[in-house]
Amino acid sequence: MPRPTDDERPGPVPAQNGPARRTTIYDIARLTKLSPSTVSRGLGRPGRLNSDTEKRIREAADLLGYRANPQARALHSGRTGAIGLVVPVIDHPVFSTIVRGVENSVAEAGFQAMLAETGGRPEDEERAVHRMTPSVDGVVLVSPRLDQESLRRLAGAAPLVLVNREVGGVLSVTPTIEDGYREAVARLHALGHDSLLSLSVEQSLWVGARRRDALQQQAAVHGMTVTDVAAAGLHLSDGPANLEILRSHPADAVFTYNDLMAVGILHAAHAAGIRVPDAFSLVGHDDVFGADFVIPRLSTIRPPSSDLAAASVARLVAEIDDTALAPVDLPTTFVERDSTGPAPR
Amino acid sequence: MPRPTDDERPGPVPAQNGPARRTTIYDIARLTKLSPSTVSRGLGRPGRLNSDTEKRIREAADLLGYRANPQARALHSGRTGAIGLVVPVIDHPVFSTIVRGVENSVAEAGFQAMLAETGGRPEDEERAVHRMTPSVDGVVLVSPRLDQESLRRLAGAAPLVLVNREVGGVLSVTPTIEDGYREAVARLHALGHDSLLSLSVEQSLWVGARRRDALQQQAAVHGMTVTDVAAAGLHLSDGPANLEILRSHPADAVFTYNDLMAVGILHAAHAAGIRVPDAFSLVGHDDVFGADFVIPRLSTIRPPSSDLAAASVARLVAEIDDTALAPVDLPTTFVERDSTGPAPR
DNA sequence: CTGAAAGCGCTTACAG
DNA sequence: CTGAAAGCGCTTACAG
Repeated sequence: MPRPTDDERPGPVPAQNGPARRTTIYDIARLTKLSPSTVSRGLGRPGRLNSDTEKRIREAADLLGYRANPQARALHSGRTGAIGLVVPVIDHPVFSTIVRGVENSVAEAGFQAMLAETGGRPEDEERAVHRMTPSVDGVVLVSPRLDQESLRRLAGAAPLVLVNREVGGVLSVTPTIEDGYREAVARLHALGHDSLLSLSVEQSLWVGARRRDALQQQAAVHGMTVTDVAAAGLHLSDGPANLEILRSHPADAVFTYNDLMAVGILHAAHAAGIRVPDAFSLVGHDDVFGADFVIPRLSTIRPPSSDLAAASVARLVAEIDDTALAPVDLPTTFVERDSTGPAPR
Repeated sequence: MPRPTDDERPGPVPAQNGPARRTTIYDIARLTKLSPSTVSRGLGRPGRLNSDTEKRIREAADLLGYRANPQARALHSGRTGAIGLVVPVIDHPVFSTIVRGVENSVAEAGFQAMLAETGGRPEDEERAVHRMTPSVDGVVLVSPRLDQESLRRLAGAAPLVLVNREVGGVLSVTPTIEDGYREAVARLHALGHDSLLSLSVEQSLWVGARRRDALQQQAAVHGMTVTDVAAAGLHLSDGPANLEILRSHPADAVFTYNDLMAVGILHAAHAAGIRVPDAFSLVGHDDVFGADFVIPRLSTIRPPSSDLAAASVARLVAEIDDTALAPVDLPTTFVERDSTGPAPR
């Protein structure tokens, strides 16, 4: 009986004028001749109502195209149903993969994903988290550089999970960095390599220090030497300068902090007539989109970005719901392509 | 006088137990001995209160670390303060740039950005928009393939702006595709090229058809011929198959639907010992991250992604606020790198 | 200029 | 099993 019987009232369906008021539980109540409370129960967890009543309510809701108002629900429950993600740069390939993974996991967990970019500027990171906090139930934060004290303060103000970095007193999720280096170093050892060069970044970068340590450690296993040198820069355009550094620190194989530097080196080497991997092998990090565009295709260490994102969301949701969660292993892997080969000579 | 005078009540600041209830206007009202209504006014648009009172309120708010509850505000105003963005794939470089641009503009306009990925699956696109609608004031939708009827239906249910596609009855923002082709074709003409090949995609793709038309049109200006052939595929891995097609349709220069195809062709050509641009010039589309990783660096047509994103948000906000908006020009441009050169022979 | 009241749409004790 | 009432935090007519 989709049509209400009392004809003098036009019913809730045809919005008389104005911008089409959304249907509410009161509209359903009027149509089903039940109370709003009952409608609310019928629409919430099932099995609390006479199954007939429940069915009537559902049908009316469908008929009127009802969708609950999340704001009203949030006002009562204190839950917004949204999870925030704050990253330094959205369209950097490393982060965009994390954004995607977080969005997917967030949606799967039944939340909406809120997104903010900070440019990696500490003030903007704090501001972004603060702006977001009232609208979300928790936030996933990628912040390579914000100082620990501020991070702890942010974590105190809302459920928060830090990605790719460990800070005392803050929930975080990080990959097991050693795995990729173990595979890479073992492979290079098998190819006859002996001396390694690490083109490193500022030690304030948590992942930077971890990667350097992991390389040192794995090299030691095979009795290989590793020289640690500060890179000229982290970008594609630093290729020539980084190549210069390599030339004054000869080694069988070079590990860069990221793929962009590696691609830059490849370009500079190409321009200088230096052949890779004949002159030296080169291993990047990140397995960025485009890492296989270069010739030779870049060998690299791949972080488990999707799993990392999923684990971060799982951790955050567990924190929000106050439930337990088994830790997961998030290994990095070595992707062997064409920029690595037998040791020179 | 930051400390309340009546000592028997501990005041709102030290949360007694439980998870630290957030401060509300009632806490500020108690502290300032004003009514909640007055506090609300003091915190809203300024100048409606005695400036002394207003100051007292602001100070108390700062002291208590007050932040308005957006859900409560939304419940009253019907405005959520959020704008949604729905894209096929978040970490595809073309879309991630749009995601970034939209987030930036949305934040600048004082809104929060909500994000959803659909995989380009029509059902998921409809679902994502529907899921999002109650939580946002409007949505920016990137949907190359959803049928027009569904799109119109979605646009009827909430303020919506479609990006990179035109559908009757739906607000949309698109770049002026001709510009990039005009520049590219003129340049190739100057380089002595005569015959062009367009490696095209299914005509159901709105942009696909527009790009092909633009190329035809610009070629006609210079009296150049353009052959239109269906591509074997749109991905990097389709390189060998696409190269085969090129070989059976010789031309001076080739235009691909996107950069990925072009990079694939470059790889296949390299493997086959065919030199680009000596054998043929190659022009991609999108200026994707990594387009300059390849050797030769890829010449391509660059869409104005950030401006496009900004214009979409501006259009949507104008729609939400029901204000006027001057149209903007969003030209594509030709990025000349090393995959284009003098015509062969 | 400020306050008391009502209402936005929902949920959940509290009754019956 | 169902309903009447109160409340989540805010805003805005309506009074004074």
